Amino acid sequence: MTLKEIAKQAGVSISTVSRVINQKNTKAASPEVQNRIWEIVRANGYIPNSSARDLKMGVSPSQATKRPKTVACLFARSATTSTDLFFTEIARAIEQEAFKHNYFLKHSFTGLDLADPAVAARLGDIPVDGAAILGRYDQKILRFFSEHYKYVVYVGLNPIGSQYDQVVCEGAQVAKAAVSYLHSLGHTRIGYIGEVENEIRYTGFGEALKSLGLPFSHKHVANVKVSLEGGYRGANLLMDTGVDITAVFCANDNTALGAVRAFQERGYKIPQDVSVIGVDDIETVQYISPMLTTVHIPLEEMGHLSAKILIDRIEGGHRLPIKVVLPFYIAKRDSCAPPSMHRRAFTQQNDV
Amino acid sequence: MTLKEIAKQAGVSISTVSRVINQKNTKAASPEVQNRIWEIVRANGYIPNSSARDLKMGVSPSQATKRPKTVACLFARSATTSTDLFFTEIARAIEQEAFKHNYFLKHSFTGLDLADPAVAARLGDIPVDGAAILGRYDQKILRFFSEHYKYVVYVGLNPIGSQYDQVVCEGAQVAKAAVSYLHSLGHTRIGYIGEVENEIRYTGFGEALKSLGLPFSHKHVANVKVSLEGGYRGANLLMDTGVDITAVFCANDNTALGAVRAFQERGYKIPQDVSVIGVDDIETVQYISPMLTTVHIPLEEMGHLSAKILIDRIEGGHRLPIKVVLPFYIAKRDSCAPPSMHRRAFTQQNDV
DNA sequence: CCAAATTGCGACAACGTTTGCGCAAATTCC
DNA sequence: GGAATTTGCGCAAACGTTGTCGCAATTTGG
Repeated sequence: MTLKEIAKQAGVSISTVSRVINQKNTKAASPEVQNRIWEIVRANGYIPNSSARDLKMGVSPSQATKRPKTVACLFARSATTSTDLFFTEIARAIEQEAFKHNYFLKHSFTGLDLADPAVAARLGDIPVDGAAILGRYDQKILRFFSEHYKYVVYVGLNPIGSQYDQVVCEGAQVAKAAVSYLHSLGHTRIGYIGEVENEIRYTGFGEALKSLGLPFSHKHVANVKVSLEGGYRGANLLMDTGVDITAVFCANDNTALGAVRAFQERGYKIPQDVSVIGVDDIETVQYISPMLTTVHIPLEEMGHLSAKILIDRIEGGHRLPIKVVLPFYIAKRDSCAPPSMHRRAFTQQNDV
Repeated sequence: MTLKEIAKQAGVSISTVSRVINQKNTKAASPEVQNRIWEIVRANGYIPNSSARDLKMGVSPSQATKRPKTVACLFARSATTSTDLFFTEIARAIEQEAFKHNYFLKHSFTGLDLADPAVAARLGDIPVDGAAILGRYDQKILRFFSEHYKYVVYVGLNPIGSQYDQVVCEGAQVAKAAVSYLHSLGHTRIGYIGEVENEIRYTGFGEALKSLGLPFSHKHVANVKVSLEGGYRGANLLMDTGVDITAVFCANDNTALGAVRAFQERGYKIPQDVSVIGVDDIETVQYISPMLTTVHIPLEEMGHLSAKILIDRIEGGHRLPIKVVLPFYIAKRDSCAPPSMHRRAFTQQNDV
């Protein structure tokens, strides 16, 4: 429904319709014509196109007050991540902050695989003022985004080249802190559950072991997706091989939750038989038993900050790339303790 | 700053500037020209006029230009809901289905309060082809959406007037099924944790008790927000008053998770001392111990179906309002059992 | 060395609005 | 009853973009 349509139906010109609708001056058209126009308008539920109106009315983009601008928030990972609170918490914070500055969150992709070229191709078609990219990304994806969006900020645990705007919590440091904490409790044989390939938390895990002089074995590593199910499978893998560890570092909280479940299912007590530490500190971890010890990542701050940086850049506030590194801390709760003398060790085919 | 300005300064045509900025094809201009243009763009902090862009890209789906079509997905509830898996699961499914039909999910509001008039006012400015509204809504919000979006589909547990397109799982029936199940196990004194006002699950809960001839008391009801923390507080409220119940119906899974935690913290065993049932069947509930018995809501189907219906309507496939009512079932797991003779009853100030 | 393909770029039309201007017809004035 | 004024309405030009088309200049091929 446009003015043109209405004009045609009413048998008058576009100008007349516009004038009638905007009530500019009541004597713009005869009462008869006015009625006819309003009739059609109501019948067809005409809504004026605000883009066209704004354009014509000369709303300059610098007047941040008038027309809401938009930022996208993209989850640069496969489908399952969308239901990970890590992402939704950050997305929510981004939106909050953006809204304060009169920006809308325009796209918040929940389940699209950005590695899929068909998806990527279509993404470029969409006009937004800037984009926040969450998660992990390889060089190809990085390049893709820089090409398709004028302003981009990266948010996550993986630091990237300093030519990009980014807000990060250093994944390697996070892993090291977690391992150090376990070590400080007395653990020396520490396992890993999570992704391995191209994963900075895994790299950090390895480095931490080395720098602490702890043994590293591939048998201590369960390479699984970072998810509830992945964690569950990972813990079972470790138990099945009867590996001799007293603690596990899980790549994120969901993984840890799945692992805890698996351990408990086979009768192992946490933290007496095995200590478990996660990463993220999502709300859920405080509502399971035992309450999960985890590395607290400042998700909300990450979201707020990244939105601010993005908007600032869109509006020309800064020119040089900004890299913000946020602090984290170990949220000490009940899933980690010193290794017990009387613990029940994993043995092959061990069942409750 | 407009394309024209830039073009003048760079000594090229508007078209060239547009092509360079939009990176449509890299060979659109010589590297030299590209650099000059980017120089000017950055120096002057050019921001494309989104009104003009939107206008050009067209808003109605029947446009000559191939503007990607879009649907919005709005969470019609306050900020905290955005991190509830109920919403994110459905949103993800909507996006998947939409993508199949060449639609994009344009807005997935995660933390905006739609009850806020300022928010609502700005929402109307944004062009989308249709919107899916998730959650709860009163008449005012309903009217608002029908006015601002041409095509709307409602998704959730609350059925509404049949003049609207909607995909629902009847909340009242869900509550009744849960209560009936508890009753069939032998429970007669059943509590409720969740929201009360304007909440169909609460209504259904009351009706179920009545039709089964079970006692209803306000002391059995904990009126709290449906969230982890709400559930935790709710369970504590019930325990503090020493109410004599053997089972609780929680308005959703997060609430149930919080409640389980609270019960366990005070030394009550589930299901021996108290049975707990939730609603939604989000993934997490299978990874706590005991595994939660809950009413399985077909979240993914709800999302897929609502997207299909919305798109079908946008494209003129149907005219009459469609109301889809989806089935649910009780996912029987380990948090519900017949009431035990030897159970530990709640008593005031009871502590472990 | 000439035809054919490719590259770099500009002209121009459109998107839906608003609005100044102008033109005809109808009304008023003397 | 002719000139001046009013009334009702259409024409066309913008607003800032994007995209198609085509033209010239350059490179390539035979």
